[in-house]
Amino acid sequence: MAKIDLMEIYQTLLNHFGHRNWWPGDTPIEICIGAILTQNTNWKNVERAIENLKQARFLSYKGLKEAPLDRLRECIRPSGYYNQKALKLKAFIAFLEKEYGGSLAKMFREETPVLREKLLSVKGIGPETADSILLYAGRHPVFVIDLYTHRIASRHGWLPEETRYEELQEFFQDNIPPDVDLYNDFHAQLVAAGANYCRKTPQCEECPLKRYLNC
DNA sequence: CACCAGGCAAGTA
DNA sequence: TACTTGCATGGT
Repeated sequence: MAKIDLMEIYQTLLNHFGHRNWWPGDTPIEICIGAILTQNTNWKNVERAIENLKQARFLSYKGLKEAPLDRLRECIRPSGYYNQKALKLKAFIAFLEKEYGGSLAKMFREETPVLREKLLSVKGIGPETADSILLYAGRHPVFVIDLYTHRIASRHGWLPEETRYEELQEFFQDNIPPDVDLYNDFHAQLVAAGANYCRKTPQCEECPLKRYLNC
């Protein structure tokens, strides 16, 4: 197979879907919160939860830090897994307080690999959530991998199905320029393609990437 | 009614 | 290391 041209893939997706304007969210802390709430959850439900948090004035470091756990649970109920996610949000806030005095700006001044490892040590933050926080809230150049990215890459034969997160990430980072805005929109494009065409029961006939199959 | 959604952690072998 | 399971709401 010819070496896959990821920039051509990106252009094709961009032409089809248009700029995705990710991440929806007004502030870095809101993006961090959204990254945790959207785990295995439809974004539509996360929006309801975030709106509840906004109404309750919990959508900030201080607000979330002082939010009673039971009220926090109620706010985020629509996003599912609310008991676990309430604890995850508290764990992130505790981490932010302990390591950076509650300053996200200070947190994001860390070297990318160092911060990534520290985020991964927080209960409730795995690779995708850590990278979403790094890229979308902190503008660090890390490519976010998710279920759809993995599915699209393996079904197109770019990488074997059993390829793990970090290797998938290296594949993208090694084959496109390290540009934060490109990483941002490319991931969003892959999610759009995945959500619309590349599900468990794929709709390849409609997919804009159809012509790249078996490349 | 079943299936899915912008994952992660903990338990088992 | 490689599976498996619990977590939970809301849309299709």
